[in-house]
Amino acid sequence: MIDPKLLRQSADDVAANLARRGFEFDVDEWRAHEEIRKSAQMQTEALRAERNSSARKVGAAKARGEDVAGLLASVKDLGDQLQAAEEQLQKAQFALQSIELGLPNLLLDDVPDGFDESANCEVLKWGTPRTFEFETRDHVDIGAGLGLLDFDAASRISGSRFAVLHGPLARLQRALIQFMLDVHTAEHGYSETYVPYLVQSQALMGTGQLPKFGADLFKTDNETPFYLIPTAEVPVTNLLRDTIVEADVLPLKYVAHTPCFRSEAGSYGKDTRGMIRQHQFEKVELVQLVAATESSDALEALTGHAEVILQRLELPYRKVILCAGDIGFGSSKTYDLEVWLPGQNAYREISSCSNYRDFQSRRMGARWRNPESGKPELLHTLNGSGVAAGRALVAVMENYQQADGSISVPAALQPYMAGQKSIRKN
RNA sequence: GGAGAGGUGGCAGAGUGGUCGAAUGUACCUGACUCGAAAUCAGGAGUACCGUUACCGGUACCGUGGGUUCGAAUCCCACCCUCUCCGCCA
Repeated sequence: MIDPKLLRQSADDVAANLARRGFEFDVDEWRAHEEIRKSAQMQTEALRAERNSSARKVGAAKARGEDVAGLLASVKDLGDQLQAAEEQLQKAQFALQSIELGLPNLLLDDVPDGFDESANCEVLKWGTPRTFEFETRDHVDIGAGLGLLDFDAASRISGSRFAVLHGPLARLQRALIQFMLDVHTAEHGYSETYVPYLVQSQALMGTGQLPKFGADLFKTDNETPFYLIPTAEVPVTNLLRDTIVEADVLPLKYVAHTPCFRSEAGSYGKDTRGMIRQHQFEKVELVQLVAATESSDALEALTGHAEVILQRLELPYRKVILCAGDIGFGSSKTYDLEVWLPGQNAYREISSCSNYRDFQSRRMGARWRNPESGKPELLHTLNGSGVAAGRALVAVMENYQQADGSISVPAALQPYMAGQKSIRKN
């Protein structure tokens, strides 16, 4: 959510910033609701003050044993007036809230202009894609050739966009997850966290998936429904919901491995082959909660932590900064890491690292107490994949494939595979 | 799933219709005493919003949402959560 004070002060500047994303903020409509809200609030509070003081007078008079009939008559209409004012206020607040919850975050100045991914700016290229002296295959063929990756069975069980892994391939994914968790906890100072995979709507409201993007989520049919988390960002960031922490606990750095569930509504026909885009995938997520002054540096550091994983796995990647039209709803600035996939002859997203600044923390009331002012201030929240395990598995399979159909195990993962150096048929 | 108890400020814990945003204790901050600290004494201190912005005034918040009332932490209804016992289960 954008700071309502900033909105009142300079709605036009906000609209100009959001327009860079291609988002149209109807300032006049918002302003009309805001004016009604303001007058309704002042009126409501004045009427309440009147009610409160007259109620006190009635009480005092009764305590003295005086007749209160006159007093009661004088406040006869107050209730109706108050009720009308409250209803008007409530309506205006609801209208404002639904507008404000639908506004994306303000972009930082260094986010490049552009409408889609073609305008994203490459800031770094790491590693050199390997040259193969044989015809490369994609992970689907490699996995099928080894008999370790089965989409047919998955579709019999659950339909499309699911995968079944067997044996050493399943273990390789587990090895990737373990490796990532170990690096982030031991070397990057993150605290390992286990969190619920089912959350309620207010958590998703806090991180910004709701109210706008409910169609992307799986939802249970309980009376108060649960949602399956689309990313660990949701439960982990919400750890700080409605709390005020002391300065000495900052920065808070969490790492969590969770499965992620996405309905992928509207992505029909996109990435239908293989396990690039699944309803269920594994991800190791990095989340930081920091003081406002620290978030810019924290984004660079967090992105670097994800990069280390790709570097240790010796997977070529590039780092891009997302342009105004491609960046996510709640982010003020995002770096994507794209890993080289020989099977697609392309770089594909494997991590997305974003600085949400106070956008999420305002929605969920995540604050810290600034010792300088003694006052609670909103935290800045950041998160990034460190990295997506399913796609990392694809990247390892394709980059480490051998002419005989086997897969070499990256050196960094061998300790997690009981020293196994290669995955081959039988 | 069944039975019972309970949700009040950082914590503990009073408060069953009228200056209760809320006693008291404790933790916290400031000052006094002290060489310093402890102890003691005095004072301060919740969160958010609105108006004024020197000071200050107002509103809301006692699990959540409704209701009754001139007036609700207190009464009524629904829901949520926690704890104990039983059942079931990993």
